[in-house]
Amino acid sequence: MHTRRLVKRSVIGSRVYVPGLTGDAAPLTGVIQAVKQDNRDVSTGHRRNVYTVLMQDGSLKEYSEEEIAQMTAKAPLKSSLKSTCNGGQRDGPTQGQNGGVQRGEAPCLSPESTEEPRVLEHKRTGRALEPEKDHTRSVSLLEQKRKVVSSSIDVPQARKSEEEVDMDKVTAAMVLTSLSTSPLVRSPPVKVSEGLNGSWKDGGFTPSSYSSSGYWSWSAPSDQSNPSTPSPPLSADSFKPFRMPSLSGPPDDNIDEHDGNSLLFDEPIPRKRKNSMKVMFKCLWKNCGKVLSTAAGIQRHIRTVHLGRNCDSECSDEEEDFYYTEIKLNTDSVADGLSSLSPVSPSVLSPPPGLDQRQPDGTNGAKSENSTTTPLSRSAPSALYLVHTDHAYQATAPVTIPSTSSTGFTPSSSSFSISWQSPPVTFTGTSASPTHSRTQGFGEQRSQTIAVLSSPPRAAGSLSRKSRGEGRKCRKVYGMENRDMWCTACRWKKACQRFVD
DNA sequence: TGTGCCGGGGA
DNA sequence: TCCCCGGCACA
Repeated sequence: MHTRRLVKRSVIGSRVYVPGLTGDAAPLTGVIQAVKQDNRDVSTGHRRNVYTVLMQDGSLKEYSEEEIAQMTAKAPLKSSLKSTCNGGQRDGPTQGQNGGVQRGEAPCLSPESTEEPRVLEHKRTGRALEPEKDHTRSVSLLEQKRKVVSSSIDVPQARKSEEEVDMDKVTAAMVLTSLSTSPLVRSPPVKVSEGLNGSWKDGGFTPSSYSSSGYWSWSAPSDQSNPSTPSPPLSADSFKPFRMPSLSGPPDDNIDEHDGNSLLFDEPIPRKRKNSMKVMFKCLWKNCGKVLSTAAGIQRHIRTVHLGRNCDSECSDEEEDFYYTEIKLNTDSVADGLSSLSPVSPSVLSPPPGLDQRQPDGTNGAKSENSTTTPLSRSAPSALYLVHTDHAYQATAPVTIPSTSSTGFTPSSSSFSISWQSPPVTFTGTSASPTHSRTQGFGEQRSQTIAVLSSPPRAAGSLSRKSRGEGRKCRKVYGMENRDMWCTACRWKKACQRFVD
């Protein structure tokens, strides 16, 4: 965890001394606007940092690290150039093993270790977590981009507080833990040593370049695993050709994305009855109905196809959870291609967006890609399910779920109904949707089941059980000794008919 | 641990 | 179809 927090402070915004126009004349001062790394210095084989300095006259000039260092050393006054090397108050200790390389290359140009408040302020505002390896991009570009992001996306400023930082750390730890065990993180045939020694960005885990406050986020596609993340032993069939992130293509072609992942789960496999059911995830978007085998897949599908986002899981704001539902398919009727089921990811059951569901700063990671898109304003899918109840004494009634969403879920119609009927196929579903109010008053209160949108009354599995009603049951009323007075259902250990709640 | 009841199976 | 029961979730 800590090893990933390769916080590297940027010198962006730092004042430096640069050579004057007349060679070694009086040095000029400027503010570093960007840092680039120049690999062209083949003589030494060492990467040089090239700094784009905003001069006092407003012009931009590029200076090499050496030039700045020289002028800084010659400067009569204390240099203001504060390097990024280990000077952090907060993140310094977090630089872990991987930090060695980064620190070695850090533009540590100033011998001073004290910092002027002004410079500190520069650092706070202008810090860009630019991984050392990613030297082709201009930091200023990132800065610019980040500003665009923060201006268009409502990023809570309160996150800057220390409590928030701690919470983010905890959340990040949870996410990392989750990812390390989730099917999203699959170890591709990548040498572990590369992941450990090299930049773990290469392995798919990158700190968000836009994260300016020391938070890390996943910038890699979820199906690209993180080699540095301890992964459980993979079964042989879990290996698959390492797929590069498809940034442009439709990402919803990953129906087999997590095949075989059930072996990797630490979590218990969802309860199954004898008839093996497959957990699938159905897109609820209007006229879509795409079914994928994994939550991640369907999330990505929704995110990219319907929400128009190009970024991957790191910019997920859980909103996709609204737009798909978990379904369970009878394996007998499922195509053979879906050879294994994917356990229900905990993320599926996550709260909706806006309900204090926060990710470790991953949300503001790459939102800039489509910042103009406002998914909440889009038409959300509506769903109509045919649900089967296989006991005749179980209530069957149409249920109307009013559209009282406060979370932005706005079905195209003001309300829609769900009819409980008997479908010819086994098709049950549970929903990951947040609770929505519903019209009460039909026979059995299956509040837990129907409280979620688009949920059939009896989803196979744990979510299907109705809450224990306080209402009396035959057993309680009559007792075991008067079992003959029970209703038939109670006698048969079925849902009580007599004392329906 | 008791209760409700789903799912399955035998008659 | 009736009846019973294993087993699970939940309080």
